[in-house]
Amino acid sequence: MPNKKNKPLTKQVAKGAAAVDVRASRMIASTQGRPITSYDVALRAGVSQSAVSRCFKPGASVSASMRARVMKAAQELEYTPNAMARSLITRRTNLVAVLISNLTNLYYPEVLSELCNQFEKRGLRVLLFTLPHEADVDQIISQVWQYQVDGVVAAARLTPQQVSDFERRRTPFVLYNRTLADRAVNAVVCDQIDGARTLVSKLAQAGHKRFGIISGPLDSVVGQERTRGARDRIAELGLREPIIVAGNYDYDSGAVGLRQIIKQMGRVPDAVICGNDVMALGCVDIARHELGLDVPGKLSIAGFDGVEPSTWLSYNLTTLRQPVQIMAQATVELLTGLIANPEAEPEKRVFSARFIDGGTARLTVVP
Amino acid sequence: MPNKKNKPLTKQVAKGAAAVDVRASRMIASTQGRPITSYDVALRAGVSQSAVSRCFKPGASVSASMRARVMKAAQELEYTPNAMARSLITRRTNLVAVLISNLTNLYYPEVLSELCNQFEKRGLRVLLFTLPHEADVDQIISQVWQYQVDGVVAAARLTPQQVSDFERRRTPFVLYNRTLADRAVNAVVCDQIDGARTLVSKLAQAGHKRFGIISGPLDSVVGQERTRGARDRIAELGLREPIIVAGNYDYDSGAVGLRQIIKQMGRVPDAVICGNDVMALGCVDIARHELGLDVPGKLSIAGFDGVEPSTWLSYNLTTLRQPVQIMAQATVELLTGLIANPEAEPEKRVFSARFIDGGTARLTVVP
DNA sequence: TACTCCGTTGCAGTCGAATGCAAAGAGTGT
DNA sequence: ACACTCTTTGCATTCGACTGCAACGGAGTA
Repeated sequence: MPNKKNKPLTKQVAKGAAAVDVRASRMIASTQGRPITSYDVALRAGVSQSAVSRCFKPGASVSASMRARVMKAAQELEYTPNAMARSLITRRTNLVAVLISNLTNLYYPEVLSELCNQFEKRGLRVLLFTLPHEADVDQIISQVWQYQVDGVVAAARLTPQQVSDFERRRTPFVLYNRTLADRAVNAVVCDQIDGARTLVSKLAQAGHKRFGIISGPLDSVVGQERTRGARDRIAELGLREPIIVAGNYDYDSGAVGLRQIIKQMGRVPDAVICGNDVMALGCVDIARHELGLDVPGKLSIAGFDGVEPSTWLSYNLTTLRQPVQIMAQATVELLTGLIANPEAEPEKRVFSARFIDGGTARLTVVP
Repeated sequence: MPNKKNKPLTKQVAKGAAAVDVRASRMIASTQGRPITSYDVALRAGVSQSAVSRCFKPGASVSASMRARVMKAAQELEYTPNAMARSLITRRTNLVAVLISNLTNLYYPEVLSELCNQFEKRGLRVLLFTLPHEADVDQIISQVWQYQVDGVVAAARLTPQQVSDFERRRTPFVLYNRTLADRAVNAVVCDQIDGARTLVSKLAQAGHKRFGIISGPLDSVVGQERTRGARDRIAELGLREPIIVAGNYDYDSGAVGLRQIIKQMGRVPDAVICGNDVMALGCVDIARHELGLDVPGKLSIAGFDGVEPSTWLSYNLTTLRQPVQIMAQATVELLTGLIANPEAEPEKRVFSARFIDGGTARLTVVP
């Protein structure tokens, strides 16, 4: 009784055998709810299911006539291969997970957009995971495993533990804009420290002596590096130690931060370096519109990232622009490379930020 | 010879039978590359595969002792259920596709972020599709089918044809911020026409007579509605017909648009209504910084959306803020409802934009 | 005609989890 | 002790596409 039912399908149909076959009876009800499968197409084209499968696989051995018949049937039935079934056996899902901490941050949408475009070009789909905070990876990491993604891009803080998990499960992953100390991982980063040092050098050269720094949140690696780079360079130049206050990467942090710095310093600093552009913009606005300070005449302000609003006429922010597009492209290349060859040695690609000489920082010595 | 090999697994193991079984030999090499399956867990826990499966299904009939043993084994092996295999048979992927036209538009990242959070709360994962242009849906729609998503949120222009496809394939979908004429579809929208009319009324009441409109791109339904609402209301009030120029939703369009309007009108208009905030900000900036116009003293400018930068001190834009969070929530509710009950009648949820009385439009009569 | 050789094609089994069914077990009441 | 629930468990099959293998058939050669 429990005999194999779904195999000699083609033959039966070719012979016009009575439809004892379950699938044959389905065929009759084909338009009725149930999705179209490769069997349905095979039935209609009078070929085997494997033939249909091969027609949808580039580079498979199929004759022109067969391909034509199958494609015709497929179109008539509006057949679409089932990616789940396919990936079950091929062990490739063509899915990549993108972990992003904070989509409301202006910078990340640009990154995400670029990543998406690049991945789509290479036939990969993006499974998006947004994290309330950088450190919430654990909450969603199990979902990543469940969907058997081919690779992961993490623009969020990963613990060494989590990195180990990726490695143990042999899931290719690339860190975006962050690395791990004492550990070789695949990463695409922008040299924050170097950028911050350059910035300080230029400001110091123009005669700025008292610095304030509004840093990013403590759990942001990027923010910490920017702060460290600036602080170290300030120390190297023998300048007074900067006042450092913590911000949250948002507009208000810039405003609040500036007030704090002025209060702690007991006067207006010569220059304020902000952990990202949005805080810098908040800083510029509060300085100009509430404190009535001339920026850059009386106070220089600089940011990091080079997000679009920083280029707007009202701001024309002095900042260090990250080459988002190039970095996204590198990320995608790195990840697709890893997917093709998981044994590849970890690689770190470091890009430089480009200094944008905007209008919020004085870079020449006042006479 | 071709006998079923993988069934009497548990028994064999319980009896300690020699490992002729393929899966048993696998077990030996379990840590070696191949991912852990429910069979591996079953083997280790000394139960059947079905038992493991049931332990991971909430509400299934499993004894406490069995659950404990299975969970222990699962943890030791770091087992994660394979979502592909699961959805193959359950016909539920827990994936929703989100189609978004333009992530670089400031407004959409906010939407996407909210949608993601809401979906994640309900156990659904987001498969993200970004479209270079609103109308590029056809390019990626087949991918949506392949992945058998449970539902779709479309924040992009769909042709009636595409809507029919969704219906025919019985894929629940919700349009975000757009509808289709003469057709009942599930949609969450903000009443653009009403908002635009209100805006014109307020401006007219303050004595503005000559209007300019910088509209959104032609393929944007939202943009068209905003323009139409404004134009109609202007006509109703018996005011001179506005000069309408087309923009592209970006900052430059605002700048270019204002110049065009001034040129066509032969003078500076009393008020310019922009199809979105970013264009309005561009408009404000060019007016103030290049044309030296007093905004709102000499020229009133208003936008739509209420994106974050419009609230910044340098702008404090007069705009119609969309309740993004609420709309996203409604979208997710609507979609999850549809997934649970696909036969539900199409529903349209309309929200009102909130007028933000900012500082770029004069709303009182000049004496 | 017989005999390769190679490009096509179909067969049967596979991926990993879910589930209807029936059997086994635990618990209750008489 | 027995019959009777009700729960727990395993078996066998299923979802839909992929693929190694073998078989088939036509072209080409001797």
